[in-house]
Amino acid sequence: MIKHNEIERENIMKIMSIPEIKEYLNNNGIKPSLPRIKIFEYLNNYKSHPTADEIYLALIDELITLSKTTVYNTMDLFLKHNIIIQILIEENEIRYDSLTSNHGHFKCIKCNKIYDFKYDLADISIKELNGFSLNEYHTYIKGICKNCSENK
Amino acid sequence: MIKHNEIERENIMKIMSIPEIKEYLNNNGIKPSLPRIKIFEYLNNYKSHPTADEIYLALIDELITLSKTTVYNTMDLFLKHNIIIQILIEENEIRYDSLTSNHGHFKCIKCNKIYDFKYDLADISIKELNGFSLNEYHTYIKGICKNCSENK
DNA sequence: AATTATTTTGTAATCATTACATTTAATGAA
DNA sequence: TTCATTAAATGTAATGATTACAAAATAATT
Repeated sequence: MIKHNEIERENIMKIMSIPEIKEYLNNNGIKPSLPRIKIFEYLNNYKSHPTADEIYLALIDELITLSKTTVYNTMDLFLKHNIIIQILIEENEIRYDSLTSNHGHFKCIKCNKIYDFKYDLADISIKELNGFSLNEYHTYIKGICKNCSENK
Repeated sequence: MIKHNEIERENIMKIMSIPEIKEYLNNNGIKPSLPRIKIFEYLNNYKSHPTADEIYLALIDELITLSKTTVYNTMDLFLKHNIIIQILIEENEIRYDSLTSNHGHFKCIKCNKIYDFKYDLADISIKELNGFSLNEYHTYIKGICKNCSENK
């Protein structure tokens, strides 16, 4: 069962300019301070599914007073306003993604890159879950990506 | 694409007696010491998808010299011999499952119970992953279970 | 400008997991 | 059985990501 193209397109989070990010944060009830804008920009435009620590390290050269607590606080704020999701793939680390529509993640065990992919679990009828109400779907797959396979 | 009943049945991990557990550990290259048998018994027969800490607390009254390190060591051993899997649903905790065949988990946000369910992601063709080799599938769903829905 | 509320920051605490060294138990040869 | 060797279990300390908390800086409001 394929979704409407319109709906799909809406849910693909594209690269955003600074003014677009400001507007996006405002529209979601978040005052767009400099750290918030930069953190969201990093998260959304690099699409690397970073940890809080990776975000901190990526931004500290530019925002030289940034603290790790601010990164964590900001992630909590973004989560509360539903503009990011947490993803769990490895124990001991939380990663973040600005693409909030339902999708899965593939992690390459060679290059460690995390890829997004679309899927719809609703396509599978799960008889054990009849009568259950399903809120959040999370799926990840581990393996070797095309790039790493081809480069032997 | 439904699997053979034979294969499915094989993959459903049933309640096991102590002698069966001993044999199972032996067959998988693990010397069946008392802590190992008891830990596996708890994991397999209660099917509660416990954390290491929960296993420790469940067994300490009976195995009064048990240490938490032993639980962790044993989980690592079981993992290395592929008789358990790790499951990640909440940040900050690793849970374990003695059912190693591909299946998903449903966590009820009311009663916190974790249910197993069968599914096969191979039923969905994921075009983004063409050319990728897929090794491990992990899926969890959060929501409200039938029991909690019915009891208002 | 003064006051108040919000945001950011640094330090310390928490807590699950791991590292490591020691003790205990099991195994096997003499 | 005893001694020597290996494996298993244990306790304590270290690690590292995340959170708590209080203070400092910034922004908004009167």
